[in-house]
Amino acid sequence: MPYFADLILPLPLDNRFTYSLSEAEANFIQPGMRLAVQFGKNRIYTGIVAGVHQNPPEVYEAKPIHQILDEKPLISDIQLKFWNWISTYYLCTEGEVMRAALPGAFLLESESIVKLSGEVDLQSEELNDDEYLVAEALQRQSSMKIQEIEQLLDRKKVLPVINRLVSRGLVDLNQEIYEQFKPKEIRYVRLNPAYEAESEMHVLLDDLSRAPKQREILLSYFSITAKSKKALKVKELLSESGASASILKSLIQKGIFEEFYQETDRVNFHGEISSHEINFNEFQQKAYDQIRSHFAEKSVCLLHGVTSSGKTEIYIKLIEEVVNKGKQALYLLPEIALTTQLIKRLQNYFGDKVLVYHSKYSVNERVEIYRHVLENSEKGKIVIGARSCIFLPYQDLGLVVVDEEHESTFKQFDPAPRYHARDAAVVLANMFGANIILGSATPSIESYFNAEHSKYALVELNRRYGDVMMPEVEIVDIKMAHKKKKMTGHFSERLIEEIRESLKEKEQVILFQNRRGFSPIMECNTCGHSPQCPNCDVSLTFHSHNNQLRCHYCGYHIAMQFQCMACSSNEVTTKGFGTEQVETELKALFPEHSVGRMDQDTTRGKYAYEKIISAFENEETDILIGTQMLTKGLDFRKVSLVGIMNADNLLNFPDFRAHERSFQLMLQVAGRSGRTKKRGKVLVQTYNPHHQIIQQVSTGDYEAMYKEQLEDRYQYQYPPYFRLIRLTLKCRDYSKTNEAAEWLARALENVFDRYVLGPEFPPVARIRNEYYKNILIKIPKKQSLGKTKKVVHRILTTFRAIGAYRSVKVVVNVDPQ
DNA sequence: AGCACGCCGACT
DNA sequence: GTCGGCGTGCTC
Repeated sequence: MPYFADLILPLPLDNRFTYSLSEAEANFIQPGMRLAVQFGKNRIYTGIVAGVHQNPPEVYEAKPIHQILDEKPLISDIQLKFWNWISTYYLCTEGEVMRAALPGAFLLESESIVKLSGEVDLQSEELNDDEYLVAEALQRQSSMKIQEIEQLLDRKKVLPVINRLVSRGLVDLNQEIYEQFKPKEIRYVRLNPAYEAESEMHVLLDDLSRAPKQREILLSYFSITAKSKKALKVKELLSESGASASILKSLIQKGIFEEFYQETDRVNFHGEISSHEINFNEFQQKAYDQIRSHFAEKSVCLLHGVTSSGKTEIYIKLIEEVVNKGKQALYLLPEIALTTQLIKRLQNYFGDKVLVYHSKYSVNERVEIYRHVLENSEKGKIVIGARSCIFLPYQDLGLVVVDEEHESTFKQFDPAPRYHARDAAVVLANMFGANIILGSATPSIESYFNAEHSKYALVELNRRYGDVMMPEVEIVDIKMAHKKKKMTGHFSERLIEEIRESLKEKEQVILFQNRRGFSPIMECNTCGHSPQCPNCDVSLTFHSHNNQLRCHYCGYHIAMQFQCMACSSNEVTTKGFGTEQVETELKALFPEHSVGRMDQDTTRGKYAYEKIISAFENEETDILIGTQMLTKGLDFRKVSLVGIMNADNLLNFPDFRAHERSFQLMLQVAGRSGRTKKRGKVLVQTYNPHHQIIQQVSTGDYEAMYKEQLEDRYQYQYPPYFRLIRLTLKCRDYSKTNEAAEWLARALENVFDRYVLGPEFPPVARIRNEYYKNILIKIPKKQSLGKTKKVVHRILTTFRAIGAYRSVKVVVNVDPQ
């Protein structure tokens, strides 16, 4: 009786693929294990077993598998179910989910290796130049990769050459797969047991009297091992004795020392648990009790707590509770780079039970974390990290915390799967029967709506810790200020006054300048022309630190022009302003004070963030200018003033969430001010002081913002009343993009009628020489989401089968941000 | 995705 | 004449 395994392959292909198994293999293989299989003519991929069965495929012969890669399943049943949910909900393939979910080191892929078959007499064979070159190189190198042969022959298509050599039996073409994960090993030394007796020791020391350096190492060894019984690292011995590696080597060669290796974890927490007791104030206690009682009935709870109301302590207590029951906890954060403060806090409380996981870790580090979570080891009880953490192989998840739940960075944008980690986490928690808490000072409209409609429980916390008052928000009308000539550059008189005041009090200042859509561009005063990117439909932006004009989309750059490229006029200016310009102006205004700047340009290096932040923390800088990054979870004690340079560019974004976002962003920035006893101040510079969002920010009135936005969402048919699916078509051919978009929109309209919008060009209609066009599908609440997605999927399959539109790529984005 | 196969224009 | 461009079909 034949056996078969259905595999998920890490490719953007809709189907699972069936391979044949021997009985022995079938008995061993379980769902969730990795197999290496040949797919296509030459390539070997890692597949995940989704099921083992005995139904032979009807229309093709299943290939046998190449290799079993795991002893035990690497993916749990719940994960497989979760992957499947993501792929159906977000309209992508299971293979794409697999690629996102597994650390790269688990995905072995093959590389073609060419070897000589045996002794070959090159002279006696009739070879052309290319064939001769390859064969000759192989006599020297024994094996070559395809890429190396491409280099050798200096051309792209080398497979025909190799195939000719293979068919004549001169060379072999093999697939080699590599295990990428290498456990980290530490080198230790110990004394050869033969010398352990004391008498031997003296003999040894005498023997080495002529080799003082070697003797020194030996003495150091004795003195260290006398103090501690732990295995001695080579590194430690060398640094202690001050000897060089070569001297130790000769001792090892003489057989006096033995070296040995032990595997170790790359990710380790050093430091003490400085478990400060958590002392709730009465409001925290009340919120905590409420959450616990809600959890008895509802799995999801939204915690709406103002900035610095002490949400983190509540999370820690909740986590502690599930960890004490032996369960695992997941703490999701929008971005990991900015949260060192929070990670430290958790580590101080939970010690090495906390694992931090994110994409910036090396593949090896990620494998280690994955294994800890899989084994449900003590070290993997608490995982903290960004969105990809939802893919770790939890065994017994008890609680998920989604901090700053309103953040849009929880939504993966590119590549597929375009999932929202918060929403996916809710599903994941349900699969485990776990609780999940969504926390924010400014909840997303969707979550608050869910809480209002009793889908989620709601707990409010509106007192700041230590009864610090909410900052006072003052709105500065810069339109008026401009008229009255009371502006110095981008600074209003009021802002300058307040900055001066704060600095005088030896307090710190944060200035916020949103960069998005407001980067400086170059413009000609004579003809109004501004340099454009040749590959994208955007103006180039000016970067003063290297005097370049740059495209944000494709990276194209040229040197700064001092003449207009269209009319050769010398009168060119830079328009718009970014953080750089704010910095320059500020330095002129306050030459006595030091200014720090945090944006994409200054945070490029590995520890650049930390440097800027710690300089500000240690009060080496008095004023910190920054973009969005400043809003995230940073806690500075001595900041008494926050200035928002221009609130309008946030508001004027062409996006149904722009107002909600502006409110959230401004309130978050405002929260950076006055975190200790003194009441903080926030200055908002705007051209529209009467804009409802600005007013709501000034009173910190979340409810008002929510009600008003909800009204708009209802009116214009947006979430939470309607679901959205956005299709983006991309193609190098302009008219093909249009035709394909028309076809697709018509096909969708046949089913969804007026709920299909577009196709239309997005604000930037060409990027990297590809034309973009969007179609938006709106799904009313009463319409089945599952059925809708099936229909969309069906239409897309039909679309992709049309030959003429094959070069058009379609990106599907469910719940676009 | 990645690869083979086939067709067509542009160069040694 | 071949090389490399791209469109098309297929992968268990």
